[in-house]
Amino acid sequence: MATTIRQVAAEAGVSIATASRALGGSSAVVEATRERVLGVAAALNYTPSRLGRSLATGSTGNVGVILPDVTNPFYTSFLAALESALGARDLGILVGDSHESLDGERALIRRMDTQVDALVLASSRLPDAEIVAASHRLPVVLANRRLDAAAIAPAGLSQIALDVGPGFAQAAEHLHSLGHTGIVYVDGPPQSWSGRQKRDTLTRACARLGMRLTIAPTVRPDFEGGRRALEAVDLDDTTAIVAFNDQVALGLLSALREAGVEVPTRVSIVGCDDSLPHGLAWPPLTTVDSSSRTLGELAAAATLGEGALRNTVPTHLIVRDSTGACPAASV
Amino acid sequence: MATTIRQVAAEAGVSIATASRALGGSSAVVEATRERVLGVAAALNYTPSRLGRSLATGSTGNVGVILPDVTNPFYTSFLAALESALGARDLGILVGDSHESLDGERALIRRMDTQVDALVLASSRLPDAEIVAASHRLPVVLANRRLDAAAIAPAGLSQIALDVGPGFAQAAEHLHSLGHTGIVYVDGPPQSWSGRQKRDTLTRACARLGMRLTIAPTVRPDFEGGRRALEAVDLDDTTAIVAFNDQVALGLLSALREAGVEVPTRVSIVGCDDSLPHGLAWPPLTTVDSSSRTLGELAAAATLGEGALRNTVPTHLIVRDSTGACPAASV
DNA sequence: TTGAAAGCGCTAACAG
DNA sequence: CTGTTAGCGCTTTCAA
Repeated sequence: MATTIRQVAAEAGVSIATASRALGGSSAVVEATRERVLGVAAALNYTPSRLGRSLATGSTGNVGVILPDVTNPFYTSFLAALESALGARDLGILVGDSHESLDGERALIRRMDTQVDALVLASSRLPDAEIVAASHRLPVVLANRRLDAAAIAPAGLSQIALDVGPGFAQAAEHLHSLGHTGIVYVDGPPQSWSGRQKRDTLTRACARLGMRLTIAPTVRPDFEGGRRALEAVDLDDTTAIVAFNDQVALGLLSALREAGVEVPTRVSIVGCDDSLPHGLAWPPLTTVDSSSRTLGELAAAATLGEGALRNTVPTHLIVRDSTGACPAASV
Repeated sequence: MATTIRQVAAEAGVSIATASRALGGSSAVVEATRERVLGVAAALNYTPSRLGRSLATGSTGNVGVILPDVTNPFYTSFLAALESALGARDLGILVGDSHESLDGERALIRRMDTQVDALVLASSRLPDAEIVAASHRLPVVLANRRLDAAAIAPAGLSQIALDVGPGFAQAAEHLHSLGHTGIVYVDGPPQSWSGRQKRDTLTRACARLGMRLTIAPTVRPDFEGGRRALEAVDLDDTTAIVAFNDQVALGLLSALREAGVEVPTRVSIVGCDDSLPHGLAWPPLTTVDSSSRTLGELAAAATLGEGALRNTVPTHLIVRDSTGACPAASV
């Protein structure tokens, strides 16, 4: 058994309360006593039990973070940013992987909500009502998702989202200016909030520019999903592809290479996230920068009650080498 | 405030003890009572407080996992495997990122050790003595690291490691058979246990095969580190490079491409981990497969007290297209 | 089969 | 400045 505050108090010849105060750095303890207690604590190698403290104070020092996929670099750097910011405040992170599943997410929330001070939900699949319900029990930070505008956001709910509008509009304009007349958008999961934002933005932009837009589905928004997605694309009729995220774009890139289709000569590709180290992909990927690190930092701020309850990370297009002139146009 | 068992008991007209038994599924409760309690609990939307339970039972239902870098795919898939296995048992994961730092690791352990049932340390930088000390306080699973053979392993300590021997020996043999007469090994962090294993294996293999071995350092074992590492490599005198891991290999690949050095025509590259989706790198990377997923699964088993206390994941070379005949040999 | 009561380790009024 | 006393929410003897 580990040392308890009781033993420290006994050994130091003070009451438990005084020991607690000395350890907690309360000013209401005379110097000599404090030193004695601290000395004994050190000698006994005492570490306060977070459990006991949590129960007594009603705050655990942990926050729960639920992600759709711990393996996806987008969430991974989101998590890294979050954990840096929270860790600096000595807050711990209870992490859960919902495996892109609604029920998984529910189970994780149930498991976490009595042992954390706040909940961070990344790209949540939960219906608005359930999110609101959760936010009545404890502070909830919604990352990469937003409630329907109509819903009244409860006080305990923060919403940090990416504004994919500018980035995806720029992507369409960029391709348009290169002479492309149509875009294939390889989508994310159907229930994905951010997927809908991207789809809608492209739809509007294409309408404005007079471009054709085709939507192709993915099973999962990852590398393998991207490879598979190409099967549903009519390559004879496609010169430009925009992907839900960089992972999917890489998968497309890989499948295209195997099919002997040159990028960007034959087909242009645009990714999203800029989650990859620069230079990892070949050719370097034109992508919509939507920093998940920034998302993580803002989510951390919201968790700490320091940032705005509602915040937006802007995006923009980064042009690299995976996009080029439309081959048809150059004929 | 959330509903407590007290309210459930009151509402159901039973004592707290009975309510607890009914909810806990004890057989010593008559059917009618159980149903009433369960009904009330559901109606009141009761969720037992994990904190209260933990304090009473002495077990938290959480395990702490400390990684050097949540962003590194090697640890990311390790974590994913671990969380799947533990999550299936309704165990939560408290995750910490030590940022490859010894002090960071110490701080995380201190923060976690009073609120978890077990600690999983991945690629720990801690001295043997501290690991042993920790394992006296709670079960510790050492992943991708092993104590010095001389040390007596305490009962509460499991050690799951990769046996990089076969894989790295095969890598050297493979390069030798392709006509290469020397290898540059781009190393991981100096304190890394697994780095030493790799270095030692290569040293022995090269001695046996009569090959030259040069060791080049990295600052951090990631993509950027790999790019930087190339600066220290004398390209005029190098035909084969073995990297500490796939991230570093990708960085090297990227820097080589920028330098206009063709792979594998001019230089062959071998990675380690096979942590990347197949086809992500171009050319596809010859790599030492050392599945971090398997590592995670074994670590989970050890955590659950089901696997062996000491276990080994074998490795082997996967030959793809980033290695080829030595250019000098073909002259 | 059920209830009363004693903690788990800690903090926080409230007295002194 | 320090000690006494209640709890935080739950499980678990021990009696009834």
